[in-house]
Amino acid sequence: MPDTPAEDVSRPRLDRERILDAAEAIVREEGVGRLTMRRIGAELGADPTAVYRHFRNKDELLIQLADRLFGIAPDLPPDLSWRERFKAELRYSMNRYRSHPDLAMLLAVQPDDTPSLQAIAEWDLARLAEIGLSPEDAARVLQVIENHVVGTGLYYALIEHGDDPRLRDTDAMRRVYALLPAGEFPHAVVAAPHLFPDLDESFDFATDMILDAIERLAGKGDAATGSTDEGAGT
Amino acid sequence: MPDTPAEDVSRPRLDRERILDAAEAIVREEGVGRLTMRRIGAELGADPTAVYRHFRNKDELLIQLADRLFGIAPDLPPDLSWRERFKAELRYSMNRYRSHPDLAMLLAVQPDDTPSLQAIAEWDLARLAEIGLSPEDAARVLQVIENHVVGTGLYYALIEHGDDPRLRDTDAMRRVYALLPAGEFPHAVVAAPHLFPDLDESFDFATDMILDAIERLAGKGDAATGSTDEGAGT
DNA sequence: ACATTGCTGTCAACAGTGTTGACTTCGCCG
DNA sequence: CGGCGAAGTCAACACTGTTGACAGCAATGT
Repeated sequence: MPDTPAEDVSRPRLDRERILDAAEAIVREEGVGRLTMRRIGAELGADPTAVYRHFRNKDELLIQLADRLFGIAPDLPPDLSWRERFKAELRYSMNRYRSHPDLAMLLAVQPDDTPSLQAIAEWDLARLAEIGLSPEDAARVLQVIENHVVGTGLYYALIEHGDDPRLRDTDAMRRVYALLPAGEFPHAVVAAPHLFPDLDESFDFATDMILDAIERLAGKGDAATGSTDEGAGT
Repeated sequence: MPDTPAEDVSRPRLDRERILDAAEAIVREEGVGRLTMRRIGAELGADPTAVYRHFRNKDELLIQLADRLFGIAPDLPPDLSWRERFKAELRYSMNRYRSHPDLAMLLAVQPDDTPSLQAIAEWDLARLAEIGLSPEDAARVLQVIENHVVGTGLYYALIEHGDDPRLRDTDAMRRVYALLPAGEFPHAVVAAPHLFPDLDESFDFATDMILDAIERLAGKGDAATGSTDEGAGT
């Protein structure tokens, strides 16, 4: 054996990046619930505890992984209006939290904001300043937007990533409410057929409310008639 | 020993209710993270596995516990305006999710809505019908409200229940943003002193946006001037 | 009144998890 | 070539939820 064993070049050395690659692959294929240290070791063909030479503990690894997944920016068509651009960006952000709720929770708990989160804040603040909001108002609105995006994303993730398939059967859910005792739940029974609307539309609906308020804050009074594209979209 | 052993009356028998009492006590005093089957057993002075005679598994126990904690209704002063009442109710609901995030997540994942959740939906739908919203609109708005309340509650819980105390040091967080490279993060640096506003105010701010939109939907055009009690305190 | 039957509690154990310490091996640098 | 530190391996610990076999109590049927 002169140089390298050459039996398998796929195992050159362990590395933060290689470990994160493996972890990302596992998350993508099997979900965060399956991401254990032993599983990472198996994916790398190495001993599970070898990972501890590169990451202090699992949390540190997960935070790095989250920052990597949250750092990807969407490329939007350039000819969008201010409102459409903002809306698309918020929806994209929400979907990031939606598809990786466990990682999102870790990012939320982490005190030092990671670079990807700081970049998102800067982008949003720039858009808000663009239409004339003061730094004070922009900061207030930013927190509302963050609540909206992160909160809704987490909530949707819980609904959709639950083990029980009945969670996604909205017809069955509506039926449950339709069959409630009409004496005790009169309004729920009547509204039953319209409950559990499409989640994407619901998110956009709420986003429009926020954008309306922002435009009113910015002094553009012509938004008082309501959102312009109500009910459009996928 | 004629009747009962009388050596210790504190251990009459195990019971779903007694177990839930113990679990609730543990959650209140030590948090959900400390709620293990063995800990419950110790609290009851019984073998941990005895719990499995009354609950199929830990999830079932937690869901029952969640429904109990979420079933408590707030008693509000009766002389509140429609808007104030709704606002107070939403804030109370949000704080429930905020103080018991782990239980809230379990409720969200559970397909069959529990009685407490159904009661909340009925209450909200009644308030929306009260001001003239159609069942369709009420159902749409209800989903938005649910996103707002549950999402924000979960998000706030993550921020506040994190282990690291720096999470609650908003001054430090602001300082981090103030010290970012001004070339790359111009707006973030300028807005830094105003970032991370009070979370309760932020929630109310967003609630006002939604209530404005609701009143506009209900045809009461006089809400176009904005919310009436903006910035009112705790 | 007795016997049976089923529910309740106990014990030991299993399959997982993250993590640590000791040991070995590799690679680089003097 | 020697040595020294980083990297990988192995066994083990503490902890989790959960299960199956056993023992005792209570109520029930005859």
